[in-house]
Amino acid sequence: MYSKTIEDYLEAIYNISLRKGYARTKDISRELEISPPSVTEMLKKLADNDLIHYEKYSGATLTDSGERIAKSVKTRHDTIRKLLKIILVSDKTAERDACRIEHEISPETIEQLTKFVRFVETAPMHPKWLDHFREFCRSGEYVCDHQGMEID
Amino acid sequence: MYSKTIEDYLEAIYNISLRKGYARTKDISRELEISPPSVTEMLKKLADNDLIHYEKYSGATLTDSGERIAKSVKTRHDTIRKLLKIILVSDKTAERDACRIEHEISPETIEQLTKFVRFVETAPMHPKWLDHFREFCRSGEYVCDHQGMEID
DNA sequence: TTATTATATTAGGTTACCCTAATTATCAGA
DNA sequence: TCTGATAATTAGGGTAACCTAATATAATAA
Repeated sequence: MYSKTIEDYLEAIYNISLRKGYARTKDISRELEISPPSVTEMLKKLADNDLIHYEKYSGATLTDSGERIAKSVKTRHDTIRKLLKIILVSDKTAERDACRIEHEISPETIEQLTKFVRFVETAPMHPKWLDHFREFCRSGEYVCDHQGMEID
Repeated sequence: MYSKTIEDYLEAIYNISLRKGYARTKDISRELEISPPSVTEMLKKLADNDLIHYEKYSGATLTDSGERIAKSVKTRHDTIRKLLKIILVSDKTAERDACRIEHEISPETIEQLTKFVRFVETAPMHPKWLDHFREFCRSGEYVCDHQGMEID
């Protein structure tokens, strides 16, 4: 298991590479808000672990195994962000919290989270309970459209 | 903002104190699986920050401000654990992941999480969609009990 | 009371991050 | 081609955790 710091670097390199093909020290430095010397240091470490291809002064690209990890982190990130959106967390906070939670979550939880997000997103009809939850957040009370106080 | 390590120590001292009134080095050491010397070191630091009352060789109790923080961490912990249970994560994993996620979550997210857990737990009737989700997890398909494919 | 055992602390070190300041390399325009 | 600007690296430190081994204190039982 790699550290969350390493996961962050791999994810950053992945995102930057999607835009421009490879990641320079400065790009990573900007993305992670970490000083260039610290980035250089970590690039050496990542290269030692065969997670990136790295030549001094030439930037970095992910190896297959680096990319595999980066994608897995990104998937976790997106899944968590979607869950937070479902429970009506703002875009900005959902993004920020996803960045942190993505490193702390077990495979089992990610699996259930994935199912739950899919359950909501791909439902054949818009789920009523989401509207009920929205109303519950607004008013603090349950919406009861059936006589028997049924919540569905 | 205190480090997650500090939050963990405070939470442990809180839990142990609930059981026996105060927390000894060894209790904390056992609970957090950290060596006694490391615990001693941290107890000094917590005392310096007025988070605990601490006398050498006599164990520790939380100050008011330490207890306030411990309770807030514990609340976050419980809320996260409940959410994970709702999406059908096993007891063991829910507990384990809650321990880690509790340090990574913003006030806004905790607020929405709290509302969501309350929404589910205090619903006037058992929410049907939970059963639908359970079925969706089992079979990978949507339960459609109305003709129009309605998911509620 | 004293000896033994259990517990706690001190001393000294390690690791994984991060930083600033100084140096070196690359590149684009004169 | 040279030179100045930008980017990257090396050198040298710092901090917050953790650890083991050695020492000191407290508690218990003879």
